Amino acid sequence: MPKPTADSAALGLGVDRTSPVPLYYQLARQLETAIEQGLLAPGSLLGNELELAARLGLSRPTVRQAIQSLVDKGLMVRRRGVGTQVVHSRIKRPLELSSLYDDLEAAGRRPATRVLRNTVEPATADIAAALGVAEGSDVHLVERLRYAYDEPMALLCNHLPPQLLDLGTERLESTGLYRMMRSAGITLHSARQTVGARAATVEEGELLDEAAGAPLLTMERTTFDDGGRAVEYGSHVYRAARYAFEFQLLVRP
Amino acid sequence: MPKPTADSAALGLGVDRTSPVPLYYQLARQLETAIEQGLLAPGSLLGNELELAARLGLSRPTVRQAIQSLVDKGLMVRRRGVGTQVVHSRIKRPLELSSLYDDLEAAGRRPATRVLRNTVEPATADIAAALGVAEGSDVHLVERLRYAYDEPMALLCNHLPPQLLDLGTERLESTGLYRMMRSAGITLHSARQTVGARAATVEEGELLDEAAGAPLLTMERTTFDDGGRAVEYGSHVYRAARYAFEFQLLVRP
DNA sequence: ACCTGCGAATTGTCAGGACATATAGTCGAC
DNA sequence: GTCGACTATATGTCCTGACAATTCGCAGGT
Repeated sequence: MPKPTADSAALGLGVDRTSPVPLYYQLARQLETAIEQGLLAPGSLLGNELELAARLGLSRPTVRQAIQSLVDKGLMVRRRGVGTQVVHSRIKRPLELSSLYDDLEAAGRRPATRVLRNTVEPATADIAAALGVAEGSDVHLVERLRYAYDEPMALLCNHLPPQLLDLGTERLESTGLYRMMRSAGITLHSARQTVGARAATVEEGELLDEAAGAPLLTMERTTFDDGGRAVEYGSHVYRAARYAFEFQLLVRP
Repeated sequence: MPKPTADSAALGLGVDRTSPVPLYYQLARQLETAIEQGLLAPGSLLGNELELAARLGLSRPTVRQAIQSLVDKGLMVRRRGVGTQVVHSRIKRPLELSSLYDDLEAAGRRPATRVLRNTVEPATADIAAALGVAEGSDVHLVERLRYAYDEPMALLCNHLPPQLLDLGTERLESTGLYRMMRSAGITLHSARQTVGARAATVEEGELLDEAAGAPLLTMERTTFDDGGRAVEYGSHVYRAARYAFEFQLLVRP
């Protein structure tokens, strides 16, 4: 028995029909935690769908929907005629579209922000194209210096469509841009990023406490909400010695 | 009527039941091309699911499955009580997990490869951890210099588990690593990447035709197949002036 | 003019069944 | 002993039907 079938009875699986949480979602969460806790060993086969549905008192489509969500996350693999098994290594989920502020705060690195500029300016051609507004129309411009542990970390230049947010300088210095968007009811959906590197200019070196010519990590990002509208275009530079991007790429067939 | 309902009859929608291609997939592709060609205007409402199913002679679950795949790609948004509409701006699909060789060839930049090393060595601790093998066990080591337009572009150092591929030096110089994997029946699934920057060492500068201290873009990547096994660990450096990473991040709720 | 409650429209969830198809193991013929 | 065909098994696809939850427009009252 090289690939044992998991004993689903021992996994504490079971749904609560009085809960407003969808049944497929309850099951998916339970399976996911079972995988994370090692109760479902990598490579082990999940019992077949019909049997699993019968034991839980669910229909097969519901069970399939739960399993499919885990397959989409890369936690499981289905093979016709064989069954569904847990992948061998832990594939972490794709990183959430995150803000630098949240990342730093989650790492306990005491983020701080100094606002260098906070104005409204006419959009240049490339910025208008990125945000999907008319060239020359007013856009917000925010330039910030981000610190961690009281040391400069990154220089952030962001452009936003007009009348999207109330960009008070005090709030900008106490929280992150994405958090302000979320609390304004904007649901972020995706972002297109370009990451590169270049040498620091003299001005950048002074602001970031680096020598001119020091390697910097650059990132340009356009962020879209769930309606597909661009809500932000950012042009950031990071001190290479203190920051790197970590993320996951998925193959989409 | 600020949000017109699309006239699906004019979109040439219709499925071929004699085809072995799944019906939901046929429909999804047709909708996707209609969006790309502008026949389905951004913001326009797709007719309701029941009516669409009736017109196409399909059941509602099949139509839902087709639409859901487009929603997952970020091309459409569903709202209960409202309908399904095309997102406002074109959100391009997340970039496929790609190899540098394929990228360069697709851009017509005449990629070439010089193999610097191609040996088997015992795994160090960090490489063993990345590949999920025992420390000290044999792993393949491949070091290559990648050219575009006869100019050096990147220095690629890759480690692979043993007996995964036949790594002939001649094949390595004529194609890319991922292409060799795919033709060996390996289905790539995802990759975890870390992207940063640093200054070039003297050796790197000589190989890449840059001065020592020039900014380089660095990338470390572990790639997994669909069974969750690590199939490659790469440590690459790119000339910053000639290369940048472009990719898309999705919010996963 | 504004607020409130009702109802129509639409997607979200779930059930149960039917048949198709790929996989792996077994059994038989050679 | 080896190779091929058959069969059991599991997922892939698709159908019909039903009810719940959410949104938005509209009528009515304040």
